[in-house]
Amino acid sequence: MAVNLGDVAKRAGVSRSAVSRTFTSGASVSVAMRTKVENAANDLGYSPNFLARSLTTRSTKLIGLVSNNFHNPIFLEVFDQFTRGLQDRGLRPLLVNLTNEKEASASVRMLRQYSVDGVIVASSTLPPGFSKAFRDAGLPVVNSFGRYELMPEVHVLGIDDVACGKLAARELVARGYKSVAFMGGPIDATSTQFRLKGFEEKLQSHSDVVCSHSFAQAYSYQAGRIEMARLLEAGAHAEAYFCGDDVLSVGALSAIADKGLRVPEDVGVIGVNNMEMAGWHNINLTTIHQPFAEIIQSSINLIVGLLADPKQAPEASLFPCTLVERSTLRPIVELTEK
Amino acid sequence: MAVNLGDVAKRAGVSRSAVSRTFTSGASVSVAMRTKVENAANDLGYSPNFLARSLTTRSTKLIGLVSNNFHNPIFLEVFDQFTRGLQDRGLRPLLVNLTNEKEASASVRMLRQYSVDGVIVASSTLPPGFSKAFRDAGLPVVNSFGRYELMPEVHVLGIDDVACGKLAARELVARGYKSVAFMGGPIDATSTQFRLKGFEEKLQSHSDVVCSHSFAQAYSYQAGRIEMARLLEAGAHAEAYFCGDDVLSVGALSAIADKGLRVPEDVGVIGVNNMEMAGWHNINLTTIHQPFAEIIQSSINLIVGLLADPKQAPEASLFPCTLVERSTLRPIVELTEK
DNA sequence: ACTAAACTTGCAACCGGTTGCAAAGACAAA
DNA sequence: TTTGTCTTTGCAACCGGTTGCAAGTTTAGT
Repeated sequence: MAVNLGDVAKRAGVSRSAVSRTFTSGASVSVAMRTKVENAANDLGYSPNFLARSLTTRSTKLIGLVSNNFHNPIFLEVFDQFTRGLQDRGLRPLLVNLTNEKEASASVRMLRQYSVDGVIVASSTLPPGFSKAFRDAGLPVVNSFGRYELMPEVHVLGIDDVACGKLAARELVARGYKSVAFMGGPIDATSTQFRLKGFEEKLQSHSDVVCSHSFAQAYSYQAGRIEMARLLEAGAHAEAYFCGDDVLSVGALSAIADKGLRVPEDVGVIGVNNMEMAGWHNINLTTIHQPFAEIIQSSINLIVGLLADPKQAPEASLFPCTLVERSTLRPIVELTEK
Repeated sequence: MAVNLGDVAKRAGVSRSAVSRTFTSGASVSVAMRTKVENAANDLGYSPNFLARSLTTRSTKLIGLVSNNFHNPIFLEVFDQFTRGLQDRGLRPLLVNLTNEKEASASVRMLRQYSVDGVIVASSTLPPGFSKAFRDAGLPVVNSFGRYELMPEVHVLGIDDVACGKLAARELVARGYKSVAFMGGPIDATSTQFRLKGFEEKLQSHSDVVCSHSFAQAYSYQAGRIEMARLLEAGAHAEAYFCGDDVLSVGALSAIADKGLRVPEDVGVIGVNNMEMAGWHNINLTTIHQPFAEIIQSSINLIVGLLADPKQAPEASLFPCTLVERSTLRPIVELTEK
């Protein structure tokens, strides 16, 4: 079944090198030779073995795509865009599902055994040390949706979580909410702390607004629902909540509805991400758009660059968030008097 | 950086074969030799190159995971379960995104170039010939969520779409709906025709129920929304709709709400899949559960079996669907008189 | 027509492993 | 001690490719 270099060479009556060269771009082959070889190859249905080739070229075009976010719907869009973007550049995503995995070493070894050319860590919840483990193993690595750092140890691309928190605070204030709260994801998540930080910082300049915060167990519908139910049960709830993620927001909305409260009249909710479902009318969530497409495009460009020149010093790139107005926050209050 | 067999052999003062054997399960090595080699390997941080090994063993443990469903949220769960299931068995998913691709040949060649051990085609919308192309190339292949056939050309696992259509019809009838309709996905989708077939067949024994059908452009929220809006606009709409997919249903629900109609009082909706979001209270969709977990587990078991013995004759396995009652269909009407 | 430069091609070594085979060694039985 | 069997080990060939080098062939220049 398997037809290889030698078979083609024999049929074309040329050397194995000649065959190899016709399938290597930029090699020196005459037109006559090329057509002879191509005919033989077509007759036999030959195409070169990428893995054998990689042994000498030291390039597999394999990219480890590592994530643990297999429960947040936004990540389907993420995987879609990553896989297509990589494919468009002739790269192949080797998907690694890190759910329930807290140690990087096994993945590092595995990806090295498969000689991947590079690694994309796409996760907002993996600890920063995770990406570093790949770098330490000598693999080019990009951390997408990772935490911003002044002196990052690996390339990281993501939103400015602090700015995101500030944006949420600004919008809540502009809408006249006087008691607001941050409902974060897991307290140790890469993104949660900074969003809270920005949120609180911005509110410090508004002494008339009281602010509190709490954390859900996970970035999930259920966790958001449970946490919001707890908050409402506890008595005095805030007028508006900044939820650290859209799915969290939807969970919160469900708890609010269960309690018989109206949105946005009784409670306001604003999320983060702008996942596709946030626009579904049954949800219609006011949220902060995270520019996934741009982050992913840049991540791919970056990893492609790293393949050519792995020595580039790690940088952190921040992408701007924008508000998407829908129906879970009341309208901005106009200033009525001079 | 890269440390190989020879390096370890040299440091341990043994032959290269000896090193190879300590890392090959089932090879003959003395305890003394093994410890000597392992020490050297540890010192050097060596682990064998899987790709080089595959050259002689003819097994890469790579499985092509091929899909074009990157826009239906249910597939995030699918990818999660597939990747974890494969990983648990020491296999590695090479993800292939076939969105916008209608030709199999490029993927076939690519997966052969990477010497994948097998292919899982996970899609309900790819034409059956697609999976066959992989088989013809000599690759073990399993088609998950594919169309049932009496004499399948490749192994296929999925639900009984006809039975699924019948189940929907039975439920609608039991609830006393007298005019019902099927709203399918794309007319050429693998699953759409059979669901319609079962739906209509079942209704033939209920002459008091009128039945119609139409097709949305895609399995998507937007397509469902547009199609339902069209139906409502057109005038006389059915009392209840069997939508070929949950996202379609959600789109339909949004159009119904826009029109000011109530669910389930004015219009009933039942979907298929039971995606996670169907359970979100803001949606709370009555739907038909497709047993994804079981299909995926079986698919993985099957492909693992095929790796050991590729000659098995193709079979079609059907999995039963079950109703998940929520709030988009009115309750079953009890028989009031003897 | 002659020479230099440029291009083509095959040889053979190599990439990082595995494995059949035969030699060497260990061990048990006689 | 000798013999036979079983285990361990190294050699060398191989998996399917690539590539530096040198020899052979064109092509261009004069």
